[in-house]
Amino acid sequence: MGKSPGSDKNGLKKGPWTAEEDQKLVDYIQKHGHGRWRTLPKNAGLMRCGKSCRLRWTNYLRPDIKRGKFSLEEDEIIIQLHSVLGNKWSAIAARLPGRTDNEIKNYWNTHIRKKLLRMGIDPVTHTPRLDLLELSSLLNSSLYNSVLNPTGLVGNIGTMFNPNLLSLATAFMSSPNKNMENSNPENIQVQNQIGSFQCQNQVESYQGNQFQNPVQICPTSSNHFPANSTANTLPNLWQLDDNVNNYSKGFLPMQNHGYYHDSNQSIIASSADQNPACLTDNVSCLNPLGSLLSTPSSSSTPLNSSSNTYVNNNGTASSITEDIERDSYCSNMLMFDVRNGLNVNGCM
DNA sequence: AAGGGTAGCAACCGCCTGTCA
DNA sequence: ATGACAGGCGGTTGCTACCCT
Repeated sequence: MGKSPGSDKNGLKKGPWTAEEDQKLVDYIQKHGHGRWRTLPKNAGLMRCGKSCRLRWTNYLRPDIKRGKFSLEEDEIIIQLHSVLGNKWSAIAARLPGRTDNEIKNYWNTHIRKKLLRMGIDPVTHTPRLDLLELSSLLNSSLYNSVLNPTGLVGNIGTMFNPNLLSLATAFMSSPNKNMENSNPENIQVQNQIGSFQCQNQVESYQGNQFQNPVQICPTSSNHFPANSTANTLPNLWQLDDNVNNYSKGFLPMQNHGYYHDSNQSIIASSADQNPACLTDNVSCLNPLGSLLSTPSSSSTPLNSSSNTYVNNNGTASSITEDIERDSYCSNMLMFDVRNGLNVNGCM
């Protein structure tokens, strides 16, 4: 597996490791410890470069490596941490005992990323994809307005797709520097403009309309939200209404703040945002139930998936219900409802 | 049964950062 | 201040196994 076997110009072997090489490396490290990777292979009698040895050790031979399927709980933690840390695989791995950065990276790229995409979630920003949001808005708005005003469909499309908003949003989403920091005044300006346009847009669309737009995005969040950011940015954007202290059905992922609505009608902040120290100090601070993937079923069903796992004829562990469960995690994600009385920069 | 397509993942590559002389 | 070195990181590659037609 992996790279093709062979050797480089220095005569060092490349490609898959043999059991004999593994044994040599393990024996050496058990005797002498690791470190000094450049000289290690020579001392251990290996025709490998130090880098290759280090990788083999850290990703495969280390005794504390945990192999096998990722649990649902691990799934949740990975998604949650990724929403805060981005592609910092080593940082994520540091909070998943027994898992390596390489393993998590592979798992993300081959499983989670695809799953999120299937569900209409942008795996980079952890928000609903903009195009889907627009489509959803259009469909809902058109549906409502066609009931109230059967002839008003065309006009409504015109207001739904405010060209200024779309061009700004497009520029924002396609910016090579999407990982903008909130501290950048230029970015704040663009973000505020988007928010402003969006709010204006919705006021235009729904003035006098009893129906709420079921979709609302919060454009002020940045991709790589600083780890030391705290919840104090939240209330400015998504304030709890003093009189209506609950949310309508569904939840809305709010990128990188780690805040999500759950189905229990409360707003949930990730531990990382509640207490940034948690992120670096204690993985147990992460409350899986308070994550992106929280659903009624996940609340009532233990996340430990062992009960769902069976061994098939080939002796490999697999689980139908687990897969269904994993897929259903985000099945409500496209049911974005805005809570009654939600105050978004005072424009609702 | 055979062949093409693809998912999964171990291993490599190149760049970056920290340390030390 | 600077250059060399060691180690770490994220992204990419390419082989194998499995699936589908």
